[in-house]
Amino acid sequence: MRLSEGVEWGLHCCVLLAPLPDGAGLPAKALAEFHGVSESYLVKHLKALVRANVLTSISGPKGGFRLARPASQITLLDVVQGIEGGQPAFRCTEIRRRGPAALGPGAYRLPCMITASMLEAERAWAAVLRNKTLAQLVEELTAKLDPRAIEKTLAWLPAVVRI
Amino acid sequence: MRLSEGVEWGLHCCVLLAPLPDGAGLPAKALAEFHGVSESYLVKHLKALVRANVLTSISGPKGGFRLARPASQITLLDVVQGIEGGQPAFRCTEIRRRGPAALGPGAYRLPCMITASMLEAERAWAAVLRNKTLAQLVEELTAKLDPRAIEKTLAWLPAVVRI
DNA sequence: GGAGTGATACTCGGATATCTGGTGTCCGAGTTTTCGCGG
DNA sequence: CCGCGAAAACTCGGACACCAGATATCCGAGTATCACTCC
Repeated sequence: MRLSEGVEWGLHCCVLLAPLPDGAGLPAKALAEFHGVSESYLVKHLKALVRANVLTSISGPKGGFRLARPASQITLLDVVQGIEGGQPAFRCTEIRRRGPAALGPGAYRLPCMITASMLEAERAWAAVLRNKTLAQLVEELTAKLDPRAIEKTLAWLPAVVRI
Repeated sequence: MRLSEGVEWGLHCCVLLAPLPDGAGLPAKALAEFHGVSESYLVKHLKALVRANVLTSISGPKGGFRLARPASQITLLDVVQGIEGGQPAFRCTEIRRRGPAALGPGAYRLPCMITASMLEAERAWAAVLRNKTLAQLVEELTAKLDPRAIEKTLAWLPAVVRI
């Protein structure tokens, strides 16, 4: 099991966008530069977040990406699922229906118990992420972050921030 | 994010092995036939479970795989991690250390808060799986399973069970 | 008839191909800005 | 000096290569069984 690297990128970008003034955003080029990652590939993930209604994109000069909603209304689950897609990690292929002990197709109205257990675990995973908003995460982060990092970020922002 | 198909196979195999009498096992060929999957590939996953100390393997005729411990002492997490490996799904690449706001290497003694949140979710996921043993799962399963399926399985077992 | 021994058949084990999905990149569509020109 | 217009530059958006890891398979190592032979 492995989460896409894009999840990390997307989360960091959202954390950077969250504290900006209302309506402000950043172009992909700036987001990529700030995190030291490929711009082309980052756009791919940001685009996914736009489709998931987590970000909003604006074209043209002075364009960029910004949060689609207030940071207090975006959960980590929204971001993770926006990039990874909502599909569950465990996917039942119904192997119980094959082999010598298999019954007719009508016999399997109850879901596979193994799948039920695995999905229960995933629900617990999702619950933790759904319980934490971007606003909370940013608050925790700024409290523990090195002041010099905040200072450097604030010094860098004005040249690239949009609107 | 996606779990390997082998996790499903491994869990089903363990569920089939758990109710067998003490010390009894099944050869990979039988396990593969019962679930209608490739034997060669199934062995690869069973081998991983042997390395993880979930199963024990015996070579030669009358050989096969059996649980390494009582079913009440094997958790679903043991099986899942035995096949997937214990690595976390979210892997922090420390992109916070790159880019214009980066500080010196010594400034990052505290773990990345984003990673902390993601790992907290994974711990919740693991806790659910750790909290359910094979014995519990088998009990739930037999209670809800179609009696005809159990009957068919019991009719098929004697010809392939070992020791 | 019984014990020993060799061959055999069956099992697991690791090394080896194939293929899907994540990773990475490029070029095109759209929009705002900006510069130049004319009034 | 002001307004209009066209070109340009910058942005996002989707289509196209590349690579790691999962998927799938084969052949070799090891062992209990079995049959045969000899005592």
